[in-house]
Amino acid sequence: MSDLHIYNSFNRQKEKFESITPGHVGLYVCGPTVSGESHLGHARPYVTFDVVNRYLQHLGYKVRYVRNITDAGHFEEEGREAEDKIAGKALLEKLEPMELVHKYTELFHWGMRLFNCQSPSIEPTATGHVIEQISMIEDIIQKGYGYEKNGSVYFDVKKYAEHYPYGKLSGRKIDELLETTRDLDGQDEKINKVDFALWKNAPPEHLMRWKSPWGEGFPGWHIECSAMSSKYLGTEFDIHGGGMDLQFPHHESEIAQSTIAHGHAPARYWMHNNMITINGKKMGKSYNNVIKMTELFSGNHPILEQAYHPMVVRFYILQTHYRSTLDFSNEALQASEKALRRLWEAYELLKKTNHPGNAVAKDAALNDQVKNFCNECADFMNDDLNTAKVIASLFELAPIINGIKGGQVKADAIDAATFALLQSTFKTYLEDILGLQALQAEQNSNKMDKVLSVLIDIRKDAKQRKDFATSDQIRNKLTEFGIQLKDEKDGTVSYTIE
RNA sequence: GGUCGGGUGGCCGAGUGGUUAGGCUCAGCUCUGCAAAAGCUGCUACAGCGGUUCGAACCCGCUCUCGACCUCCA
Repeated sequence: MSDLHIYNSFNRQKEKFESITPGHVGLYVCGPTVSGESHLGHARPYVTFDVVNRYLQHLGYKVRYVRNITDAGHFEEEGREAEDKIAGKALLEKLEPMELVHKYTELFHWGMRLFNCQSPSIEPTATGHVIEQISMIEDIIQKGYGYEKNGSVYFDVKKYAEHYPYGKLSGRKIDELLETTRDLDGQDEKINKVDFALWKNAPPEHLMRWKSPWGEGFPGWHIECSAMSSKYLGTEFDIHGGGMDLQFPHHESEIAQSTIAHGHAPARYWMHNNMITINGKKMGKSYNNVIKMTELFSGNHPILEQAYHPMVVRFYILQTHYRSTLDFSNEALQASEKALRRLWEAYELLKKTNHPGNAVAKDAALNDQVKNFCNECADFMNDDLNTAKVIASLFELAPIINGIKGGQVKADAIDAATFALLQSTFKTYLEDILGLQALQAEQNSNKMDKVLSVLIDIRKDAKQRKDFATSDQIRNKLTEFGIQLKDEKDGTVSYTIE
């Protein structure tokens, strides 16, 4: 169906993508834990896999994109203690976990919309699938790989490793893991330190709790993804994605659970995006260096020099390959903003440009060049989604588009078919696949247009009288308000609004 | 400590054994009443040391250095 090759973390190499069911793709991406506000670091996987999703669709696949919401866990909010539950407070004073979950889910969706991420086909919640998780745990116990202790259930990793290649995805060796000396919660209940929880007994102060065959508790940290992905995509689906930091233990555990419950690993291709760093360090909760989406868009953060438009952030993310780290800096974001502006203006220009319709190009070399830059975009996407190179190609084309307008390039230098290809390439890649949008809303409201045309006319008169003081005053004042007038070569005046 | 991945021009960032990544910045030029925008040109790098090779930033080894994972984390 295509020549798409993706880097499969499981085998550590690029592989040709072939879907299990022809024409269809099952894509599962680990979603956010909605116990707090989403930050810039979260933007990366969701933008990355949004492009994966978009590109697969572009290739003609029908994609079922499942991205979960993790809303089960030990939730607290600053100033509101989890112990509320047993403190004898009135109901409305207590922390209601679903209140938090709802708030942060909404905020997450808000961010996704601004980033122009397509909504997944299904967005299942962990709390909505407790039954499925319990039944999967029962299955694992029955097959002899799960054991109960004090109302908690653990997965027997050592036993699993004796029969299956545990650690392959994350490059871990069971023997080394067994030697690790870390003191973790509930360690004494486990047979081996490497075992992970499938179900946890809920202490009295724990807010979220469900009845289970093992008493009141809550699901373990990895089982939700296994239960939900198999429910909606089948026990074996095409692509499983997420951040690199989830490779271990999360994805490794998913593989183990699913292998026991279903007899095979859940996904064929594992894709992992790299981290966003700030001053070279990963942006993450534990490092206390996150920039929340709300702060990013408003500029309200000590290290932010300005607010950044969501599209600028999206573009910034896509200028780097998804498997490379991406370092945050004001300078980098500002460079991206300028770059995106320029590229988008070329695109807008391209949409408005008319081609004389000649079937034969006057400049064969240029014509070939244009065709080449257009066509190689597909190759770059097929090569493990190299969005950075796609963008580079589009930038190669921008001067040609601008040149046609500026007169440096004759419109008939390229033929009609190539011009059409140029137009469709920009539309397809910029909008459909990279999912980019204009930085400003449709600026040309009718009234604004009329007001400006009055000013432009006055200025034109002044210029004709060589009254440059007046003409410059008009232009400079407007510039102050963020409206930039441009005297075009053909004598017309255009404007852009920041 | 173990495992893995990086170190590219002023900055951000692609990449391949041999020809220009791209963006931003900067300088010059063209256009312009002047600007802005645009176009053109220039700045031409691959941590260090060895090795393989006709040829390496790209392959191998060593050194230095940064980071990720090993614990909730996108």
